[in-house]
Amino acid sequence: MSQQEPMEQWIQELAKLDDSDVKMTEKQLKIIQAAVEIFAEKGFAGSSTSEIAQRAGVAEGTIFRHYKTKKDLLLSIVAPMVSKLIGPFVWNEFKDVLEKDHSSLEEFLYDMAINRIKFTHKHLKIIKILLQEIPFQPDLKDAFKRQVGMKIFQRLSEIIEYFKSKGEVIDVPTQSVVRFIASSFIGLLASHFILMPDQPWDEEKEIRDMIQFIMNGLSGK
Amino acid sequence: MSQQEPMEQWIQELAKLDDSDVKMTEKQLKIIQAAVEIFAEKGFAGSSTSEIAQRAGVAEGTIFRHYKTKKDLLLSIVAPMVSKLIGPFVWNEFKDVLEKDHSSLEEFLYDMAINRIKFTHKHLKIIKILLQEIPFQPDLKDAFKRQVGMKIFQRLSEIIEYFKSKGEVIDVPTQSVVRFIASSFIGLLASHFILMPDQPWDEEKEIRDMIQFIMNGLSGK
Amino acid sequence: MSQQEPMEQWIQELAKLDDSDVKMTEKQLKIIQAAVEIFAEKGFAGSSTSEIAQRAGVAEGTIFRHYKTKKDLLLSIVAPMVSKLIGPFVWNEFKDVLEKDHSSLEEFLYDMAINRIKFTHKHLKIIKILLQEIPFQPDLKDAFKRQVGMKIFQRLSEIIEYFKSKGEVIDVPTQSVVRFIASSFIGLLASHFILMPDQPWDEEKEIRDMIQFIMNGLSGK
Amino acid sequence: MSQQEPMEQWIQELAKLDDSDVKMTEKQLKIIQAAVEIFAEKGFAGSSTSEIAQRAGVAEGTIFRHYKTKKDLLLSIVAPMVSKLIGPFVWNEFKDVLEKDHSSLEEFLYDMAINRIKFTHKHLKIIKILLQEIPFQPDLKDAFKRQVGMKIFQRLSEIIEYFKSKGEVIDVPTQSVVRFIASSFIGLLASHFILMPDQPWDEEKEIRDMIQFIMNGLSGK
DNA sequence: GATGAATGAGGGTTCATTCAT
DNA sequence: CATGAATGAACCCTCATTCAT
Repeated sequence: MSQQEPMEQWIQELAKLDDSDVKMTEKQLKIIQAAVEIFAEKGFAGSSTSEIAQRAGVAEGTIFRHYKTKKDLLLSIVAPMVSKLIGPFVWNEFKDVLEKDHSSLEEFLYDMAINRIKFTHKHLKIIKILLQEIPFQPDLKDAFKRQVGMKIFQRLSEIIEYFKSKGEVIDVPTQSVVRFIASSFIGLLASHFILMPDQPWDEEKEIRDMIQFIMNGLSGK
Repeated sequence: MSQQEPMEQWIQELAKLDDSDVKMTEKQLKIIQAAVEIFAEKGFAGSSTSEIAQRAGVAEGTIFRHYKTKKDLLLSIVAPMVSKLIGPFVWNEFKDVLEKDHSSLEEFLYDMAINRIKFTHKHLKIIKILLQEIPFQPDLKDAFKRQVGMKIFQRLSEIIEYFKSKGEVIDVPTQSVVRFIASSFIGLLASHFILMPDQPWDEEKEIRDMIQFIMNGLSGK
Repeated sequence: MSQQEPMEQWIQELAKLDDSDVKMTEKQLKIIQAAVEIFAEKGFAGSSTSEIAQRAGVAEGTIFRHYKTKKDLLLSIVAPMVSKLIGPFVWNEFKDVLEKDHSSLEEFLYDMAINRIKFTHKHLKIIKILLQEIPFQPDLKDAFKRQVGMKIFQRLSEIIEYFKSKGEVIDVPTQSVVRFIASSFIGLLASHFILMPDQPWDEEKEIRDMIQFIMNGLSGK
Repeated sequence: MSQQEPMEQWIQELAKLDDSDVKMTEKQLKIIQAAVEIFAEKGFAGSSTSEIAQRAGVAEGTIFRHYKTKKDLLLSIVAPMVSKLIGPFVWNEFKDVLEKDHSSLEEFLYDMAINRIKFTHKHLKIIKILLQEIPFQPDLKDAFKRQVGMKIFQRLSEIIEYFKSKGEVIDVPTQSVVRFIASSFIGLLASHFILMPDQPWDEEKEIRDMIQFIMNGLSGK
């Protein structure tokens, strides 16, 4: 519930990411809102276009005027999110970091955590939908692997290897290190947004603890 | 596909876990096999009983003679798995470990990893189905939280706190420590079984690396 | 409920009315009992053979060993009742009555009422089933018309005309007079057995009142 | 068959009796027509929606766009009839009659007969359906008892008691008198519309004879 | 004779999609 | 552009009936 208010913002952003730079009509916006909620509640296959139309307050036919099929509607919601998941990893050149001292890795991880938490908070429902549907939509899976998996992996790899070359990261395959970091991040997000969404938490401290754990884990001292 | 061969084994085990110790008929076994495959492929809501019947080589009505509803079929597959997920956490009394030296934690984590990897390998499809359906089946979610979440959390908590009291684990909330460990494990499993199922890996080494990462991360030196 | 006890009696009578003079097995008897109850509760089309089997405590297949089809089962219950409905109309020679004095008509009506009330009480459920199914089973309808409608009509007609010839019944078409009488009888039965089955009633008095009404109505004084 | 022509009239009336005063679409009308015919032919449980759709010349899905369930379709046909069955009993104040002379009872019965015969003629099929389904649909049974049974009974009771107080009706329980009258009426209707629908009859004379029978029967002279 | 697993046609109902208005 | 009635394939499920045991 509390995550809903900022929805209109990014929906409008969605419109801009689409191939069309036409702005969404009000009805279209309501359709997307309704679809997001219902897909998140019941899953794609478990949702009916008629229920979406009803919650959106439009006629059943209206949905199909804007989206050729039900799957089109799903993709229009979920596809723009794929590319945005990489978020801070493609931030303005990270080269600087590589030049800086050891504390910068912590800083980078911290910024990344803050950023991805905000992002998750804002787009929680869509992320849920995306994760639910990836196993069943090969095109989504491919797009995800290519645009998210590979990109993040490469970016992190560069960084890790830089620090490994400086002897500050233990001699463990880079791929594993990436996994350690990613797992920790995802674990944090999943824990607070999905497993225990109602339990309050000290974001700042949790991030710091996690980063300490990661840094210790990697330093190998 | 490659995970199919051992299926008959555990299906027969399923039968024994049921309240009835009656053995399954051959058709029933085929229905379960087909259902597991199709649910894993398309998700529960995306699967049709007629397709299951077809792949099982039985009449559609036959399914409903054994399982009152489609959801019943799902639960008969997925419910027995819930309790088995806790696996080694309820192993024969862990008290011993608590008495032993530091290396025992590593040992425990190692055994746990080996065991859960084997378990995941054996039951991969059903675990996928379970994870996919938990968000949409409140009863599953509850059973999962109660039987898996709580149990594992409590078990790990005891162990963590023991080592914390010995000063061998950094002063971070136990809940977070549990999460670090769980995330690392799940990350390993997801990585090799789901994200890159076809890529060969050195199980032994990966586990050792992960445990080293965790131990370093927690020791805080 | 209270009408159930005498059921076994007439079921055994059913057996004797059948073309086969073989006696029913115990299972067959239970099947009939269960079928009567369920047909009466839910109607023929609304009943399932599996429910009948269950209530009878036999296997589904057992029903079809004794009755080729579900409709056969219905007819085996309902057909023998058809002929018995004419009851006292084929009593041992009524000729006597025709010779006797006017009071005999009353006497005849009284005996008839008593008899049909007992009969209805005993066979209520089956009569309900019969009436429910007559509109949908042409063979039943024909049998009913031929064996019940015509016979009763002819019998009553003779009697009526005898009394008309004596000037004791108003000059109204015999067919109408028959209808007056039949309607009154059926109204009494329906009222007490179907519309208000739980309300106690003074059978004796109700019959007397009804007969008085009929006699007055027909005498035309 | 021969009663079909006036159907469209009252179907349109049905629409007006509904909570919505929206007019029916042409397809909806055809669905109702087909349903009435098939329900009357085979009974509710014995009819299939696919056959109804076929006879109505619409797709099966179309039925469910207008009526949520098959039972809904039944009720939409049969429910409006329930209240209309009481017909002339709620005619504009009957008090006048009570003031008038003895002949008024005859007049009332005559008007009632004429009116109910027309009504039955017009709605025969639906009345059949209603009577067939009342035993199996508790809600229908309740509505019928409350809206029809009680109302008619009370109305007739008042009238009967008035004439009893004037000494013009024999001293028999009012309830019985009501039953005599109702039985005679229903007998007449059943006889001509159901038992012998093809036999021509002199409506006027039959009614007069019946009323004479009733009046004689009640006067007790 | 009795069983009950198996059948497959058919049941009522839902649903994504179309199209005349 | 929006509507919502109409579609018909597909859905889950029930059922009368069969037949190997």
